[in-house]
Formats: sequence, structure tokens, C-alpha cells
Amino acid sequence: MPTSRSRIEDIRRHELIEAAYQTFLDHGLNGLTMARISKRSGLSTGIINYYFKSKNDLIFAFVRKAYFRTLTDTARMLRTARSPRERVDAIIAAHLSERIFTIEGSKAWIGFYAFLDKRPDLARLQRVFDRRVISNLVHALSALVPHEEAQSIAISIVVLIDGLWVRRSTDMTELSSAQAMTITGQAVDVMLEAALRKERNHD
Amino acid sequence: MPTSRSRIEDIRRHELIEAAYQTFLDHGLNGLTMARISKRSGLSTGIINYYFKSKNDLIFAFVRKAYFRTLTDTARMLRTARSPRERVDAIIAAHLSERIFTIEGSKAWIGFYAFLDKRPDLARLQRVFDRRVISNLVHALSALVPHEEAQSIAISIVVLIDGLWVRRSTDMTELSSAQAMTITGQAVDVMLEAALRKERNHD
Amino acid sequence: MPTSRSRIEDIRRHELIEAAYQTFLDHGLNGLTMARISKRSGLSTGIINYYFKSKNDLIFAFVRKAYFRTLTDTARMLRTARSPRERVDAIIAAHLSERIFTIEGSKAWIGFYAFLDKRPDLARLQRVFDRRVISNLVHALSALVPHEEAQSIAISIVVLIDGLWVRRSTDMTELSSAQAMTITGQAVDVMLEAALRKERNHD
Amino acid sequence: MPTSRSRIEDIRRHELIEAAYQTFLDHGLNGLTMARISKRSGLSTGIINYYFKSKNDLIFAFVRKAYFRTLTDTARMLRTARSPRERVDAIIAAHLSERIFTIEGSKAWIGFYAFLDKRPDLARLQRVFDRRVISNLVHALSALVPHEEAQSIAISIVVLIDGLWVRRSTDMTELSSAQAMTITGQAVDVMLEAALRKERNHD
DNA sequence: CATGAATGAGAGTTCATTCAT
DNA sequence: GATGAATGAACTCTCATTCAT
Repeated sequence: MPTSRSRIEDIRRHELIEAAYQTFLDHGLNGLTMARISKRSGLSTGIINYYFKSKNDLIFAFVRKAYFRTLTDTARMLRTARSPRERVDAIIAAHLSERIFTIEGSKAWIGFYAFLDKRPDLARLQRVFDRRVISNLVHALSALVPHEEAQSIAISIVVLIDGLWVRRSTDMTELSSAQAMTITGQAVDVMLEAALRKERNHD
Repeated sequence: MPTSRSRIEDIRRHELIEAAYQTFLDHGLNGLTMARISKRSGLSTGIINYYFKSKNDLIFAFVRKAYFRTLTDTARMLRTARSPRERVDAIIAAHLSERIFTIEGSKAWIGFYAFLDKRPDLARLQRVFDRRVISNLVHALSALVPHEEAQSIAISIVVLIDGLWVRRSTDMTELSSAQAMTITGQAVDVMLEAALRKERNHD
Repeated sequence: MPTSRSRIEDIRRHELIEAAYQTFLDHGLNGLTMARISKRSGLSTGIINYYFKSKNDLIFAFVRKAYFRTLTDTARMLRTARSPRERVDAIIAAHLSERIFTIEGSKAWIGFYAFLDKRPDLARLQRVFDRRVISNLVHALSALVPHEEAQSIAISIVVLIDGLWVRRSTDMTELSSAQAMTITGQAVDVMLEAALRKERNHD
Repeated sequence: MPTSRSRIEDIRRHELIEAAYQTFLDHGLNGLTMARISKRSGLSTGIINYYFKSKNDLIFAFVRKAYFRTLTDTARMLRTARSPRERVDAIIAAHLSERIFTIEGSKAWIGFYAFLDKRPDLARLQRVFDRRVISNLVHALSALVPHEEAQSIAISIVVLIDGLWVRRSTDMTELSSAQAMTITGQAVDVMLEAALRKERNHD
């Protein structure tokens, strides 16, 4: 059995992850300095390197947590959905909810994407998460359209969501969480409609 | 006539802009250091500040050039379009052409977006460019659907394009330029279809 | 009680202030580089910015200390003075004492004056110090001559002192501390004499 | 016969000296850059090093010119003086005239003094100038008081003048040219008075 | 004579990481 | 477990000087 983590270790790791994540949201990846994390957490810089091999490790940890949180949100929202269509909307909502779809957040995350270049481990993590999201969407959409169409629409949805995050970050069209969902929802509408019509014509 | 730039100044400025741009594409905005630009251009670091007030100035210069190039591409491709629909595709193609829709390029540009936060001048430049693109799209779409619909679809298109750039940067779905255009084209198809049907129902 | 400074912090700050001050005396303000301070203190350049927000901050710190030391000297010397006239001499002596009235010191400080132009905070500090000095002189002189005369003479004294520092810095007339005090003392003599005579004539 | 200077050389040297001097007055010694001199003169930076071995050489040239100008002013003003006392005032006036006793000028010159440290040639030049000034004063004062007294008073005068320049530079007591002359003049009055009284007592 | 392009050393500052305590 | 002192490399920018033209 491996050395089980001590109580204090769990606490500290959690504190540092949260502090790092908030700092990341506030200042972006470039503004994410050890000093700031230290200040925010109320812990010393030294201890950060004690619990995490490096700053990059800490980044990995909070990204993982953020991804996990979104997946958890998705699962929770899926439980209240009463129809296939609502299931799709639930997944979308989990990615555009007010809590996360903020200007600062979008700026931070967009910067994060660019960072993946130099961080294969993060890129891998991101890929896993992304596949999960698409898989969720495909599953929900498959109840409405053929599998092939479902996949195509799922891709379009995640592309749209990414694009909305980009636009949110540029602060261009004061895009609210609700507006973003509406845009995506309508796009889903027309895509489903088109898919269904196509299907009908085939019959 | 204002003070005409000397031949050598034009050459050097161009060389430095190109060197900076290539360095940006290769290493992203964070890896864009004076030393690298200097090395790539074969010139000293000192001369960069001789021709450009600051590194930020140089960034501004190559971003402007890149934007301008895309707008020029757009204009050129619009000239060969033979129908309203082709005009829309031309604009889309200019933003997803093989020349620019590369992995490195997308990574660099996504990182650039995150940078706008701290650079109001670049943000302004980006906004002007963005409005130009949307305006072009709206104009082309207005020949096919009512103005209001044209605007809505135009927004969806730029969101999609942004999203595709993001996905390209994550290198996820080994997204080719051609595939990206197909995805966008199909989305335009269903959106136009839906808009026209809606119009017909109103009559 | 505010956050008490750690023992080591006090020590390092003191070391750095002293190292900076000595470097300043040796090389002047232009020769006061971070590298030299680092070398002199035996510490890295990084740690300087750890304890002081900037180089300017460090300059502020040692100037303040130097001013404070002179004011302390003044107070100490005033305590041993047995007559109004001796009080005036005590103040003068504090500004022309052998310890501070050195060639290097005068050169450095004259250069410092020129620097005030670009440093409002230092200029303010200097002004406060200067007023304190004049106030001390006026107070001492008021026991001998009318207040108005006291002020006029006080100004003349500080002007003389400044002038003597300038001459000391040019190393011209190998001006010793003692000679400088004699010159100032005699000037005070004649000024007091003149003031008293004037007063007598008025009666 | 040495190579006589060409007409153009004289012109250019003069232009550069003037440009350098004005730049010095405006920006101080630290702000005296080749680029600024070049801009002010309308000539290239290259040509500066063609006519002057180095920037330091150019500084030497304009300092010499400025000193010479003051000596010329002194001579001119001495010609209109109608009494020994007026001769003394004339010399003082030449050093505190409105034209030169400006805030910027004093700041620049005070900074210059500090610079003498690293420039033996300039220090020598300064010394020669200084001796000339004292010599002029002693000569004028000798018509009024014994030689020994004249020397002592002359020193006091130059010390006062230096001190007034320092105070002008700190901009402390918005000291005007006229006020500076008054202060010096009154000091001369009391010193002469004291010297004469002393002489009388000796007889 | 004159230009201004080009260099490269040196400046202050930031920061992740290490390590003695 | 925890601190924060300390390092040193990396960064951008400035500048006097040189030199091909």
C-alpha cells in the first residue's frame, strides 16, 4: 500500500490549488506567479514547491480540478433533464454557465490553450476532457439523430463553445452567459432540424 | 509629403517584422523575446529598438500586417466569387486558408488573444479588424437573407471560425484547412436554409 | 503593533543601505549600480529587489538615514552648547564635521542635488530636512538678534554651508572641515555684529 | 603652421557646441545624449564624433565656452562700474544674472560639478575659471580693504555664489536673480564694514 | 563632409526554484 | 511541515561609439 496522504497534506494541496486557480482567473497564466499564489493562500512560496514538484505541477492540478468540476456539473445537470433535447442543453449549459463564463475566466482560459503547446501533459489532460465532453454530447444527440449526424453536430457544438469563449475574452460583444446559450441552442435547433429533414428525405 | 522612409529603413523594418512574426508563430507571444528576434533576423537587439520604439511596437506592427494581409486576401478572393453564396465562402476561406490555418499559427494567435487584456492598442486594432470581417460577412449574406438574419448568421460564422482556430491550436482533431471550411460551409448551409424557411413561413 | 520585521530583514536592509550608501559615496549617483551594491554587500542583485521595491527605494532609504544621522548629530551637539552662540556653532559643526565633510561625500551629495529634479519624493525629503535645519538655526539665533534678522542670517548660513560643500567637491582649496567651520563662524560673527549695531542704532 | 580650420568646421563645431549646451541646460548632464544633441542641432550623430573625439570632448568645449562667456560678461560689466564697490557688484552680477541664474541652468550646473570627479580635464578647466573669478574679486576688493582681507572676502563671495546656485537648483526658496544679488551684496556690505572697522582699530 | 545604420555592453527588474533554519 | 531568504538567469531597453556608404 502506498503512503497514504496525511490529513494536512490534503488540506494544503487543496488550499494551494484553490489559491492558484483564483490567481489564474484574476491574472491569467502570465500573471500567475509563485509570489501571488503564496500571498493568496497565506502560505509561503517554499511550501508550494514542497507539495508540488514545480509551478507547472500546480497548474496541472488546478486544471484537472476545474475540468473535473465541469464534468461534475454536467452530470448533475443531466440528472434534471427530462428529454433528449434537454440533455443536450444541459451539457451546453455546463460549459457556458454564469459561474464560469466570465470575462476574466475566458481570458485566462484562452491564454491557457496557448500554453498547451509547451506542456504535453496538460495537452493530454485537455484532450481527455475534450473527448469526454464530445462523448457526452454524442450520447445525448444519438437519441435524436443517427449516430453519424450526432457526431458531426457534437463537434459543431464544441467548436461553437470554444468560439464563444474566445469572443467572451475579447469582450467584444458584451456576450452574456444567457446569450451564449441562446446562440448555441439555436444552432443546435437548426442542425437537428436539418439532420431530421435529411433523414426523412432518405426514407 | 511626410519624411520619406529610406530604402534601408523599409527593408529593415520589414525584415524585423517578418522575423518577429515568424518567431511569434514558432514560440508564441511568451517566447517572443528580443534575443530571438535578433537571432532570427541576423541583426543586433539594439537595432530593434532603433527601428521600433519598443517590443510592443513591433508586435503591433506585425499584427497589423497580418490583419491587413487577411483583409487583402479576402478582397482578392471576393473578386473571383460568382454568387452571393460564393462570396460568403470566399470570406470564410480567407480566414481558414491553408497558409494561415496552421497548428503553430493557431497556437500563437490564441495566445495573442489572451494578451489583448494588457494591450489596449492591440485590442482596439483587433476590434477594428473584427468589425471589418463581420461587416464583410453581413454584406455578403444580405443578398441572401434579411438583414437581421444576415447579422445573426455572420456572428455565428465568426464564432465558428474562432472556435475552429482554438481546436486547431489544441491539435485535437487533426483539423485540416479543408475540413474547417467544410464544417463552416455546412453550418452556413443549414443556417441559410433555416432562415429562408422561416421567411417563407412568414409570408 | 504592525507586522514586526524579522531579525534577518533588519540586518539585510541595514547591510544593503550601508552598501548602497558607501557605493554612492565612492562612485556618485551615476555610478550607483545594482551590480556594485550587490558586490559591495556580498549579496545577489535579486535580493536587493526583494528587500527594496526598486533601486530608487533604496536610495530613498539611505538618504533618509543620512539626513536623520545629521539631525541626530545636531541634537547631540546642541546638548553640550553653553551659550546661544555655541548653539549656532553646534548646528554648523554638525553639517561640516570631519566625518561627513569629505571630498567623496561632497561630490556624491552635490550630484544628488542634481538628481532631485527627477525624484519628487527625494525633493520632498530634502525640503523637510532643509526646513528643519533652518528652523534649528533660527531658533538658536533668535536668542541673539530679532527674529527677522535671525531668519535672514539663518538663510545666509545654509547658503554658505551649501557653497562650502560645492567647493569641497571641486577639491579646489583643499578645504578642511575646520577651515569650513572657521569661515562660517566668522561670517556669523560679522552678521551678528552688524545686526546688533543696526539694532542699537534703532534705539 | 598648423592646419587652419576650415570655415565649415568652425560653423559645425559652433552649432554642435550650442546644441549640446542647450540640451545640457534642458536635460542636465544625464539627459545629455548624443541623440538629443543630434536632434537639436539638426545634424547626425555621426558628425558629432567626426568633429569631437567623444561626447566628453564636446562637453569640454561647451563648458569652456560658457565659462568664457561669463568672463566676457564680467569684463563688460566691469567697464561700466564707476567705483570699487560697483566693480565688486559687477563681478557678482555676472555670476547671478537673470540670463544664467535659472532653475534649469542651476540644476544642470550642479550636476556638472558632480561630474568633475571623473573628468580631470574638466576639473582643471573649472579650477582655472574659478581662480580667474577669485582673482577678479580680489583685485576689485583690494581697492577697498587690505589684500589679506580682500582674499578672505573674495572666497566668501564665491562660496556664497555657489551656495546660491545650489539653493536655486533645489528650487526651495523661489530665489530670484535679484534676490540672490541682494543677499550677496548685503553680505559684502557687512564684510567690508567689519574689515574696515578692524583696520581702524589697528591704527 | 555627412549620414544614420548597426553594434553590444550594461542598466534595473522579475521570477521559479533551492535550501538552511 | 513550513518558512522566507537567497540566488542567478532572463528579460527589455538605452546609449556612446563605429563605420560603410
